[in-house]
Amino acid sequence: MSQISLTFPDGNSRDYDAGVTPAEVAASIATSLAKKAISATVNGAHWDMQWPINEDARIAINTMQDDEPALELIRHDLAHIMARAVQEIWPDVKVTIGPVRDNGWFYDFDRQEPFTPEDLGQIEAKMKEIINARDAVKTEIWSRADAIKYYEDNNEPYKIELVNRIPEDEDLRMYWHGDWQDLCRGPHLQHTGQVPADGFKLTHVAGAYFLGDSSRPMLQRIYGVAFKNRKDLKAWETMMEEAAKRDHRKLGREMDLFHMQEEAPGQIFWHPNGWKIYTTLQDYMRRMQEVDGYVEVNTPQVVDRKLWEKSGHWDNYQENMFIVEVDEEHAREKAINALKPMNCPCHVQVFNSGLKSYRDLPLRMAEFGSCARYEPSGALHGIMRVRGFTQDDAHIFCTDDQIEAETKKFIEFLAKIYADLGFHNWTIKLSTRPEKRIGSEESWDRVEKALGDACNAAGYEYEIQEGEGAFYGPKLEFTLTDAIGRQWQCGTLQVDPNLPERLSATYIGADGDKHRPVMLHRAVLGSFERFIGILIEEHAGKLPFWLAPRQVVVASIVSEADGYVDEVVAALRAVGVRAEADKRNEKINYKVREHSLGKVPVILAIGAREVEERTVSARRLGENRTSTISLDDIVAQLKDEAQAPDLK
RNA sequence: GCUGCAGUAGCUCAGUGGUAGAGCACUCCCUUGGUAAGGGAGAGGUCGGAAGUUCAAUCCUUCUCUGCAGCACCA
Repeated sequence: MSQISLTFPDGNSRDYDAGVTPAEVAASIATSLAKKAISATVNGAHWDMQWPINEDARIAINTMQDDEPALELIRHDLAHIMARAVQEIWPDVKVTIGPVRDNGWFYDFDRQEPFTPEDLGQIEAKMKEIINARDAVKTEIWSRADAIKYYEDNNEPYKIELVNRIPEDEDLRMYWHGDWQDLCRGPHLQHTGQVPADGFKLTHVAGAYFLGDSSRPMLQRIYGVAFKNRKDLKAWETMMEEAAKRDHRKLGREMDLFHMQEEAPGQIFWHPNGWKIYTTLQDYMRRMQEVDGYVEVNTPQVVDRKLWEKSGHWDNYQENMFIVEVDEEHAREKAINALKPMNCPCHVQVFNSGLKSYRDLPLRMAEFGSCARYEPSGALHGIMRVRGFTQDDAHIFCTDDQIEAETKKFIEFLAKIYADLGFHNWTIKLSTRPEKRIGSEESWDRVEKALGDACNAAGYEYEIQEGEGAFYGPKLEFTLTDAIGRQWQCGTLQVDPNLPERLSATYIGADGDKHRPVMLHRAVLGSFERFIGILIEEHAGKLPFWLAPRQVVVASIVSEADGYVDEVVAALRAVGVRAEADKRNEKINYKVREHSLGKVPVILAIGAREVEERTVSARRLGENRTSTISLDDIVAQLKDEAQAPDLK
């Protein structure tokens, strides 16, 4: 038998017979290591303790101390253990797939009865039994025919389908956890007892389609989370509670920002507080765009289907459009209109109105465009995914040669805005040509390069998303990460030569002939509604002073102070600070509590002493201390703080 | 849109086949209190909507609307 040489992390090498397994290697080092080993890393690949090694390699034996392999194995083995538990309790349930995901795993089952929360408890108990049984994990490579025969005998139709989907040149690997069998790539732990029995939890059940195919019947997916120990599980639970506290739907109610009701699903009733955030943000964006050379337009909401037919939306986007039938007074047939789902076709109409010269380009046309899209009911989510929203939309009409410079300019514009709004952690993705596309290869080459070069010129790295571009052109996506690590795609820039073509947009070139402009669709915030939702969650409701809908509450401690309270409020309002008086017959404790819960950034308490000295006792949200400041000073200070970042 | 779960006072929730209850919020009264809930009283709901079963429905059945979680969707 031939020999191979294995090199350990400390640099030492040893020779073994070819086909040696990591289990044997570990045993050759120390019995204790063989016992606590969970897997190996062989030439960078995650390797099962039972898989043979046939050539010289670098090898490291992993234990529970190695976080990455440990968590992957724990979660992956739990997926199998859960499926085994389910089939032990309900033998008729069919198994499908169960991958590791996020902080845990899921497994999809085909079962007539829905799983109930009580079922989850029962499954969890059974899983703990399996873990305590410390059943060995075994693996073998099987032939296709044997595997299919096996699954036919065991009546597991989904597994047969999965076997048939595995490429011919790939090994079919079968795993056993005790007597329970599953088709699986591996690797796995050495035995079920290596899973920490107190570090996991089944979280919820939800429907999911087999292999994501919505034309097929829905399966039941059970989700679980798992960690190395009880402490980490608790930490995860605490984090989830924190995230729930930031939920913009909850904070929106508590801060009286907006509400939604069933007569207008997916649309927002903005209350005064919420609308103040909205208009403050919009005013800021309007100033920024003017400085950056945009012109602002406004276009119709309800537009005849003829335009949507020309733009292509009628054929490609109709199911997402609100269609409106209108009885024309003097016409027998009904006119059919649609609420605009996008602003671009209307902007081309503005562009087309009057001859444009090459001297007009690039023409940056912005609109805070109210759009309506009939989003599927299941997609709606608070103010983040709605049916009526307003984009900070703009279309840059330009020549091919201007694409790169305009893109660079836009990235710098967007970076400034994200920084002003407190987001410093964001990335760019470049989506390239998809399989179904129009336009020549040369033009795709050119435009993809222009976008990439623009990113570099602006000083930003980007990640490529192969084949994710629109059918007419590539795009950049700007994704920001919030305070608790969630990612949001907000900004976008898409190159579109198609719509100008369809809607016959032209300009007169230097040569006196007509030419076709290119359109860059671009947005920074995406939609005001969604972005405000992100802002609320990012700040847990404690918005920066300039964006806070209620900035200052001036609260009396005794009623003798009421007159001076009004004076303080008036002085603040006179310099543009949003201030209100609280002269209610309540104790200062009560008022402080209420306004703190209402996320008011500054509370100014006024008692007899402050009246006497013409001062205020200031308290900042989140701080327990107070400070006494003269009226003039606090007015000057808050006036400055209330300025939007671009005006400071 | 699909699967599952849910809908009772402004909010958070309890509850029963015989036309409903708590805490907070609200209104009024007492209290003028120094930085996260002072005390008392009162008002407030055709129990998401429609139909059905029943002597009787908030409760059981069906349909429907809306929300929540996930899937699918996201030019």
